[in-house]
Amino acid sequence: MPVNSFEEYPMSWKPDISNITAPLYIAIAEQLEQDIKDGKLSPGTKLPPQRELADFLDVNLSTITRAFKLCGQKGLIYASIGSGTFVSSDAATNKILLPTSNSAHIIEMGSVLPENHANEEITRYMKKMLNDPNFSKLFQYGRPEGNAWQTEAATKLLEKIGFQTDQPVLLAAGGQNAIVGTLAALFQPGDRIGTDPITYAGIKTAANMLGIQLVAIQQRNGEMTKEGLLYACKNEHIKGLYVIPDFHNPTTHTMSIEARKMIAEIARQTGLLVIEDAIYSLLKEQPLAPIASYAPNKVIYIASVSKAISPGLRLSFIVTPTSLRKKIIETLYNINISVSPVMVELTARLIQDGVAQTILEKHRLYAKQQNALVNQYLYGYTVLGDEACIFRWLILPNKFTGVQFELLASKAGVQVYAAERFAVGNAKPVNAVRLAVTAPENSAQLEQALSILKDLLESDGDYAFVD
Amino acid sequence: MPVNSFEEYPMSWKPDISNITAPLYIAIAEQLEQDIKDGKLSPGTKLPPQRELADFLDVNLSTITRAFKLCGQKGLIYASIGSGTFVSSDAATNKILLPTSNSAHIIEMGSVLPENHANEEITRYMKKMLNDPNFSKLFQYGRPEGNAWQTEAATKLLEKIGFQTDQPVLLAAGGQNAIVGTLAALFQPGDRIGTDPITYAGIKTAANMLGIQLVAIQQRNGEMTKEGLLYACKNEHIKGLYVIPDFHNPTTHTMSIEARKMIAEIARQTGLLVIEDAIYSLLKEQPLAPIASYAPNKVIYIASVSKAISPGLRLSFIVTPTSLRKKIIETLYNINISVSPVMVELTARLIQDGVAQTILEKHRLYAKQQNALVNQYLYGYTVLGDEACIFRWLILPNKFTGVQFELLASKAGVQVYAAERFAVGNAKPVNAVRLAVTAPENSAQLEQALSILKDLLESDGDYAFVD
DNA sequence: AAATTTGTCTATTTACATTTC
DNA sequence: GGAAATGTAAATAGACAAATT
Repeated sequence: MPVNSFEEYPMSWKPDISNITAPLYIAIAEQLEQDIKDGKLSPGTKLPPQRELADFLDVNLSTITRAFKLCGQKGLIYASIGSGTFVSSDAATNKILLPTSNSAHIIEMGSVLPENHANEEITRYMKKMLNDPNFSKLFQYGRPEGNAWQTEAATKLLEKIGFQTDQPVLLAAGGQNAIVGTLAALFQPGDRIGTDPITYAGIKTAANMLGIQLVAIQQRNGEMTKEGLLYACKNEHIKGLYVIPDFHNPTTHTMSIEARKMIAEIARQTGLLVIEDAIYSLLKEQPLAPIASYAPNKVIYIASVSKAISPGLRLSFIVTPTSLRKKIIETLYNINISVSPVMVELTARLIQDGVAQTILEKHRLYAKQQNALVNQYLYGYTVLGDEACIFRWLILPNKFTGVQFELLASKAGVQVYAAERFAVGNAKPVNAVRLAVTAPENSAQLEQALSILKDLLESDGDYAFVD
Repeated sequence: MPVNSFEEYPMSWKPDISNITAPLYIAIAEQLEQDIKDGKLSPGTKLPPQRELADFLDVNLSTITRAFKLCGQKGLIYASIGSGTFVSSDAATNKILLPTSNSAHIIEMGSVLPENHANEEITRYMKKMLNDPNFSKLFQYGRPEGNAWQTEAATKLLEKIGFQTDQPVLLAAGGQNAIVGTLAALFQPGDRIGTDPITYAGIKTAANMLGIQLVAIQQRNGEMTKEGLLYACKNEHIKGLYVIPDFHNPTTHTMSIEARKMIAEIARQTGLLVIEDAIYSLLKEQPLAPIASYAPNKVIYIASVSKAISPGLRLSFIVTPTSLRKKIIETLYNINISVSPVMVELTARLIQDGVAQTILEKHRLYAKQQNALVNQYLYGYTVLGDEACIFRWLILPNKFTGVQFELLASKAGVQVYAAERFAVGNAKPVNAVRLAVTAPENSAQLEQALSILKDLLESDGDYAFVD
């Protein structure tokens, strides 16, 4: 390595460590973090090679490696051998995806909220349940395993998605809670997990919190390829995989049966642990068999009732391989102590008495109606997504990036979420935004929002670059 | 360092790394972990100094340091400079502290469960609430901040404990959930947090899960000393402190006002972040001002309704310094998305309408009754704890260790928890067990349990050593 | 009070594996 | 296909600071 070779190098980043107090590697990491957050280094920027930086700063190569590792664990940068290190594509986008409370005058199509009307059904049912003389017992502590009758109800629900299992389910407080619990139970800081290049933002924040790194797996036709997956196993040393088989969030893609079998096979062969997030599977009328059914010893299957029945129940079901069950129970206990027994019982009864099914059908019908409006207003544009899916994926004309369009829409009074929010790794995501079609309060509001979006799409896009 | 000095050393642990595949430091850590779990190394054992081990195995000193660090993060060993490294005193005790579901024939005095009767009051109140025409809205998503009216109710409750704050509270799904959220938000793997030498087991499992190390702070008269705390700040580099000011779990100690002020002062001076777990504070009729009131910018205050009102509500309130609020909200959102809005609203109404107060008084009355029975049956023994405290701390005669007594009691049909379950660090804890006085189903069952315990205490203790 | 013991931390050396060109 | 580029990881060296004796 020639001395001072950096002089011939177009150094994209030149940190200044002339006056620092902290240890070198921390000071370098902090400066890198600051420069990314300040926007001095924009998403996708290739950083100088570690050796060049070391040379430039006159420190040891490993000192840079260590500094980069810190930033990597925070999800700020992604590295790949041979190519270099890059600033993450989502380094700048903010993290919370719930409707902001002060957004009174903006129509919500960002957060995926199921419609509100079916909740009246649940209220009616709850009243009935309160007359049970044993109801008060539900205000004691529960357990992550629930009781036999509740577990049976959960199993019934899973059968509706075409998933037959003899494993008793575990309970968590919603899908995200189940994901965090599973990740915390099975992985260590520094471990790597494969995901789609565009995926549910919650897995990103969860991994980030636990120091787990996400690795984007190569795709073809919207799903992971065998080569890509094997490559990541062998070369990126991924220990786990996170997938959404049905109505993938945010791209709406439903995974083919071949891909499901392929992932199951690789999991069995390599020992990869698969987290199968069946968050939207219940919305499908004819769902394909889940990956878990092909590799029950390697797949942690998570089904949430939030999108299919009601978010207020704060409940999800986890089917785990027997060997991992104890560890996951301990971790869930550690995070939650228990799920609200009232909600568990309520949900179990809704299922056992068929009310859940009724609600589900209501949801599907409503989704179809709203999607018809979307198709009507955005006719001519590429808006991916099945009529039963409660969000859609709008591919933007080239004149907009997702972030630009999100900003424009927000100023025009509609909240949508840009592809960048869902991006893993350093690849620039497609120009797209996600539309939550059941989030507006009613059809009239949805139509108003769609009309605004359509106008934006048809504008010349010049003001995409105005502040 | 003399070569082969280990020959003069009574090596307490001689690992065998003759045929290993993994990296050295991992292999050493794994062997240490296995030997501790297999009981080959018992709690309190002093391990050979790192240099001796390195010499013995003919590896570099740092390789041992790294191996020990792995085990330290798992809570298996504790080290202190100058003295050496020791096997943790709780390395063998199991982790889950909920009643085991298959324990039909054993009287529960292990887990601290509040009495069940007040829950009927809550059920009645819930019925009333269900008639509200807006009830269905509670089945949508909530936010970690709740709404203004709910926050106001929480603030009212806190005022009852003598804590006036103008900070709006945050919501978490119970005390443990709040602790995990706070730890995950504010600390990194490898960070250290000070605790009492005997403390709530949940902080141990939470820290363990997040790779955070606990450091026992020196005590005098059952509370932390200023010297001990300053020492740990300076020499153990603790970044946080976990304390239970009222009815400390499991010792029942209530912290003096001087100690509260002292901790607040040190927090202000050194930047230490204090997690104040006010889990039992509501049970006190005249609680002292919390530490948070003396150092609002340094204390994260957690109040749970589980013990004071009902565990089934799965709700806790967090008061945070303004500067940490955003980070904690993000982390709570990441773990829970939201707390059940139904439970938040129910709790808020219970408080606003004074029902919470009624329930609280019922709980206190019941605790007094049960404690009177404890005093009567165990007259002559040292059973620490106020009449309003729902657990007691039984100091055992020297013939029993806590673990021995727990085992004996369990065989005799009573579940109690040994001091070892609560121990932090490598010091051998006092001979004591915790008795959950409101956990048995009724007074008759409590009397039966107390009678059994009394017989055991009066036995010669010889069979303490029988399997 | 000084020397020794002991754990901790950062930076360095060295080897390695993969990707790019 | 081979050389160069590039990131990763383990083991080592050395300095440091606190506690013990």
